[in-house]
Amino acid sequence: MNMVKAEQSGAALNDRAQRLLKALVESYIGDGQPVGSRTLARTAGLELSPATIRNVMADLEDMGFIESPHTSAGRIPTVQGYRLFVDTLLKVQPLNPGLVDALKIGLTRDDNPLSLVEAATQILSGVTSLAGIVTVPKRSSVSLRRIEFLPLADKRALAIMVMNEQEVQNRVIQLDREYSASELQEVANYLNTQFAGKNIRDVRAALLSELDEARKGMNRIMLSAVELGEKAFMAEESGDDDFMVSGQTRLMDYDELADVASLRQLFEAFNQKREILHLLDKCISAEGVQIFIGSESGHQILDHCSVVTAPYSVDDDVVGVLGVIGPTRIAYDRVIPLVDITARLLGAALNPRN
Amino acid sequence: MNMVKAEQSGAALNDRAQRLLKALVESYIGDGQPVGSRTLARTAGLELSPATIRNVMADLEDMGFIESPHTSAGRIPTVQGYRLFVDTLLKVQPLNPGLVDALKIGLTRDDNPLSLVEAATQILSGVTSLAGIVTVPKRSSVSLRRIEFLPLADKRALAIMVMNEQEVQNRVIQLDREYSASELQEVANYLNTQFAGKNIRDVRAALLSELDEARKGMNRIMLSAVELGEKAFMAEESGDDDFMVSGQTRLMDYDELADVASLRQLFEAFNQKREILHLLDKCISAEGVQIFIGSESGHQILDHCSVVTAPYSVDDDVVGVLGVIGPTRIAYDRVIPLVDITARLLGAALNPRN
DNA sequence: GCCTGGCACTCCAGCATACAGAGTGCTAAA
DNA sequence: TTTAGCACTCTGTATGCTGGAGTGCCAGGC
Repeated sequence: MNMVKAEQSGAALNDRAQRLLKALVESYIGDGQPVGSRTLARTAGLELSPATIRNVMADLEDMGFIESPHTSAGRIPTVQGYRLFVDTLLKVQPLNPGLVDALKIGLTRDDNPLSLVEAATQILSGVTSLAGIVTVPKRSSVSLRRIEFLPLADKRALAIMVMNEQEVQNRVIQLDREYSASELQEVANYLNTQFAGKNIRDVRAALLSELDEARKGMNRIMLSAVELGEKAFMAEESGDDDFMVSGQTRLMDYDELADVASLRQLFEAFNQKREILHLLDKCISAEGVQIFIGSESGHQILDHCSVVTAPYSVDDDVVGVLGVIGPTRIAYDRVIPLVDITARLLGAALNPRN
Repeated sequence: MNMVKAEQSGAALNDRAQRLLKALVESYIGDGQPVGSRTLARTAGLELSPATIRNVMADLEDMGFIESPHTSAGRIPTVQGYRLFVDTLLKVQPLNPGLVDALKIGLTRDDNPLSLVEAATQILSGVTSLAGIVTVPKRSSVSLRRIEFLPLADKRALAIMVMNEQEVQNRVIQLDREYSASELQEVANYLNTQFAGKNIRDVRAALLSELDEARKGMNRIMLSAVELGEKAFMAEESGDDDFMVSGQTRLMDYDELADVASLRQLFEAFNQKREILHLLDKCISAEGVQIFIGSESGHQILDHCSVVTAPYSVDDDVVGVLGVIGPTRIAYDRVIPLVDITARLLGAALNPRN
């Protein structure tokens, strides 16, 4: 039984077995019912009797590509079966041009990146009837455009930083003493003339290295500037990763997931975000569409789910990941190109220069 | 049957019947099981036989306070039964002082109102094992502290407005022509000297009335200022109402709600927000804790749920609503004071002057 | 050597039946 | 007015039965 490993058998699979596996997976994806030899004989397009097909199916089961839920219930694909299917048997469907146009309209340039991200999740979820998921874009090359300080009560100040053309960040910082409005103005002026237009990572590095120097000889304004700047930019780098989901409730339509126990797990995973983020993080470095089938994700919560993702980029910089989550029996042939094109369109829509 | 109306019978209920109803509701709230005459005889503390209790229960059923799911299944409270219970039979539990301290720690002043709101939802959900819900606070008296403009490409500019001490709003506005940085600076200066510290509603009104005048005689800067200001503040007033939810998944623990169909409805209601917002909006004008039991909410989706809310205020201005959503069998005696105190503490924590 | 028809076998889903447990309503007696 | 008793109803569970679907295997045919 365990002598026949799935790996070696990939090559050993003859054409007929492959076609049968393909037909079986497609049938199961279509209606979610285990597939028996007779239906397969009818639908596979091979002129074979059910008995012959049973023999082949027994082989496929030995090789670990399919399994039966119980003795007389037909077969369903295993993770390895799906894997072989998407890797070598699947022909992705050409995208419906009308759909592409609709997507373009749904994802046109918008001043607010977050509303674009939300639109993307809703599109993904709506078109696929799965849950759509998009990470909020990392500001890849964050450059400082301008910084301002406003004095607050209790030795605090509000730092307002404009980044990357039109993003605004603000943060309350705790000061070591009271600063007057004009002092803060001077500090801001110094930082703006010194660092405007620079990448924020460089700014921070420069500030850190100047801190020692400043302690010795610099004038008061510059010392304050270095200190306040450091405080303002602190934690600015550590991206506050997050993602958005749409259409979780659609997952309730799939019988495989529709028991309260697994739904609860799944929805808690969406709420806690940690595990999902971890998985998406792994996808950000990959190129193109990536697919995790069932346990492949490595997260127990997603054992009965598949995830299809693609990174999206602005100006060749990967800034986030989007995709869908559903049961393992996803219509991969339609979903893969859709996730792909959505990633491209979202990247394009996020690009500040049109 | 419909001769005996629940309203008139409220008075007609003798002490014994009230005590029995109270015991029945408490028992049902405790374990969610329909309550039979024998368990009631044991727990109610009245020295009565089950047979007598059956007679009383029959009366209560006629009056519409309880009902049985089927012939031999004990009784459960109706909406009217719960209503009588919370209105006249219930003694709210004094809050555990240790709990109050814990709440205070969880809701201490924070620079970010949203993180306070999130903390509040989590506290509500965690302590009650229900779903916690908090609307994001309306900025009740929004006063402009400062406004700045930054030129962008394509005849656009970024308006940055600091409101209410430390809130920052920003918005991209479309200009009718290119403005230089110094022009924008002048415009901002004009607006700042003119309107800093003023309530935003007044600012907008002033801008609108000046618009006509400006068209005629004013200098170019002032005209630009009026126009840009108008654009920046547009839609600033129309509150983008929203709310946060925590612990939705806890609702899956209650058998009454734990079928996929109602869960789906409920979660979709949370996602679409519209209906829930509408309900919460109604609570904002009420004073103190408000309770909707089952169909009382008027939203079909919440037919099997109860909602307990309380508005919260900053400086005597009601700025939002918080509460919990759960099955009808909520432990009202614990939940009501908890919602109440949480509303007070959140209001206090949101108050900018400590 | 591969394909196929046939057959025995297994398992599930659905259905009827039986039965114990819980609870009620009613009646008659205290 | 309260209570004990009793017949009745309904649910949930267990049991057994049956038809349907599907398999595995074997023997015969090409």
